[in-house]
Amino acid sequence: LPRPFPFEVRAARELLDRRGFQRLTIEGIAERAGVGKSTIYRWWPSKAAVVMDAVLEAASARIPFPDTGTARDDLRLQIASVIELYTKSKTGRGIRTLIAESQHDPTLAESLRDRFIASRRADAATVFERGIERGELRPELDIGVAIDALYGAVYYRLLVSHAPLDAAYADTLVDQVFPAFERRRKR
Amino acid sequence: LPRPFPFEVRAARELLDRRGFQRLTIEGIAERAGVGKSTIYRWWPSKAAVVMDAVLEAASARIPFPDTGTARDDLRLQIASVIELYTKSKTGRGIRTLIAESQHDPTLAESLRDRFIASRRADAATVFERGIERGELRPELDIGVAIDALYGAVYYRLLVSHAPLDAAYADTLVDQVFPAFERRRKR
Amino acid sequence: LPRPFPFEVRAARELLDRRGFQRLTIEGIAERAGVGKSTIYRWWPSKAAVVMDAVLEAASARIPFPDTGTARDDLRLQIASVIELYTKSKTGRGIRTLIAESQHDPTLAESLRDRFIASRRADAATVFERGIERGELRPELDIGVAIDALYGAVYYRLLVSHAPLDAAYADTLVDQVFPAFERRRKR
Amino acid sequence: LPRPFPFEVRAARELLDRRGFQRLTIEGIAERAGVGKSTIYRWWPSKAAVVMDAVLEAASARIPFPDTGTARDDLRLQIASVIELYTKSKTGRGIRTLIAESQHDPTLAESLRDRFIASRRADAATVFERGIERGELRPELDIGVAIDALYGAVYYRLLVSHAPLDAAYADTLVDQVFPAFERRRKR
DNA sequence: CTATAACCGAGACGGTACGTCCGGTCTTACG
DNA sequence: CGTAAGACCGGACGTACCGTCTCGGTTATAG
Repeated sequence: LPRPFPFEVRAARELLDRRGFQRLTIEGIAERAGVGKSTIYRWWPSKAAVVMDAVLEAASARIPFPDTGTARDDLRLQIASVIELYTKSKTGRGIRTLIAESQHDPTLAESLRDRFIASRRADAATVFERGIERGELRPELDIGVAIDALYGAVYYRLLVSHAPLDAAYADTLVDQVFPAFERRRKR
Repeated sequence: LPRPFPFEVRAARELLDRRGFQRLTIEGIAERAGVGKSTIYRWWPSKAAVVMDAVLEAASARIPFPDTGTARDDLRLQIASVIELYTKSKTGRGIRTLIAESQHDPTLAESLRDRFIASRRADAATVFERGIERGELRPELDIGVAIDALYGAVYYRLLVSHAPLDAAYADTLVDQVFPAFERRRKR
Repeated sequence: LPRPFPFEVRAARELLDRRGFQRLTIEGIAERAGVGKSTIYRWWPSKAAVVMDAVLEAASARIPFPDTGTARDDLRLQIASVIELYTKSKTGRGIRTLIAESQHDPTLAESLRDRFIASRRADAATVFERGIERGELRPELDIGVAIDALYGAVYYRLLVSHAPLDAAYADTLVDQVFPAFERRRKR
Repeated sequence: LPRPFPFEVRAARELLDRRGFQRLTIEGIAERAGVGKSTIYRWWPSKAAVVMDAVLEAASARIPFPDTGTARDDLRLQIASVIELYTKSKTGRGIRTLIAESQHDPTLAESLRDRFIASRRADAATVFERGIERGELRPELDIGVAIDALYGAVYYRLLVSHAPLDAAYADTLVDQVFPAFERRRKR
């Protein structure tokens, strides 16, 4: 339960942007926040937990899921937004850090899923659900798996960087994968 | 360039299995390997680099890409193998650790891509190429993106654990996504 | 000015016996006394001050100065009583603590002199005064210095422990030093 | 076993003089000595142990035991020297600190006895032994107890400060106590 | 019979230092 | 002459308490 006036979170965000996660220290956060170390330990279990609050404050803005008229374009736009956010702002680095740290910290992992992944996936699910309602997408589509395929690809590139993650990729990705979700047209 | 007799790597693997990456220390590796700390610093730039050698030694066994006769089944089998490997052995935890650490360490990231990701993707590409040759898959298929979609989904679940990653998932995933790769049948 | 119901002092004594002065904390006293820390700070200036109240409550029982008939035996008995008290009960450890802490704390030192040392010395002086009245001791005897010599020796052994401080020592000490205080006999 | 170049001891002495024992910290010593904290912990078990080295370096100069011709004057001089040393220099404060800390620290207490008290007592014993040889003092005199009485009185005043400890006190003390040690003259 | 103060418990707070761990560098001595 | 052993400086860790400070909730007195 964070405090009402989280100077600490602001300090963490500033230091995170400036120095990176590895060189971020709890002592540093405390000093910059004008706070005793014990205050931080009282409210957060680890450096990563403070960082989580800091990152999610910025990253939790809802990803838009605009209604362009077709599910394909909705997805293209949504994925392009996500890529833009993760690529152009500091958010991407924050998300990468949280996913990285959560590999060694089950509590953090759970918190990341509950506080971030779940709502991102819910946003994505909305687009698919609308597509099904419209009759564009196969009604028996497993939405979770569809999200895995599209967003998994994005996170894969984000985390492994084997190839560029840019706006064009949103189009290519949707073009390549989307047909699997479409309702078979009568011909 | 690792030394001919990497006691250190063996020690690192044992300690990694026993204590986890966080509680693994260079001092600990040195002690267990019967080696001075400086010997480790001479040959590896970081703890994560030793761990990379330790993990890849086990993880680099080629993922099989058997010829079942159809690309769909080849993929199903290959992905099921990967999931099995990452899920049932200690390899999955090692891969997660390497991906996690590479978020803060560009050298490690590059090394991970070159020494692991690239060959895993090459293995996967083989299956797609064979499918194209057979005329099962669309010849203009962007194989890289196709791999992203399938393997990205697997890594996504591996790293974020929002839903179970098991043998059944290989089937579901391929069933949902594969149709997008198929050559349009004559009608 | 201590409060009428010093739960705190009782708590301090119990914790002091159990853990020793170093590991005694104001937080611990407060908790055990069922009291807020501020209540302790309101009434005592330091941990040592609480301990002083705790120790002196037990240590302030008058040392007996029985009338055996001769000053020499009176002293022997009195010193033996003091040694017994400091050696067999927890009082000795308490006194050692107070003297130790008062080395760095002038207020405590003054308080120790006023509340403890002075009355102990007054008790001792009584014996010497009676000896002078009886004509056993030299009338020009400097009683303060005589007390220094006898009691100083006891405290010296108590604080430095270079040699055992036991009942036999009372006899040896008085035998060795007392003659200097005696009135020159007629010959 | 202290190191050959104890910058730490010098730093401790300077800070001790400047700030006092309570406000002396191991971190402070380390910083002033230009040394890591761990180096101090490697070689000394506690702050008090460093202080012991610092104090004894100055205090271990042999107390003179000049041959004035009579044991009484030898003692007067010796005790006056001790009082002078403990009273006029910083040594007295150091000794008080060591005795204080040794009340809670048996290891320190032992070390203090072995490294300081024992040799001081040996110096004093020399004077008594010479007096016995000369025939001035009773041959059956218990030298240890005699030292207790004289030096105990000095330490008592040093530690409890119930009365001034000055040069005049050396004379008064010896005058009052010495007669007990003297050989009975034939008359 | 209130109301207003004194005092209380609880415990968060900014701090300081603790003693530990380990990083990465450098020196020594052995084989 | 390369290496094991490990001392060294440094820095952060997470903990323990410090002494200060609000905060409500009793008492306990004074109007």
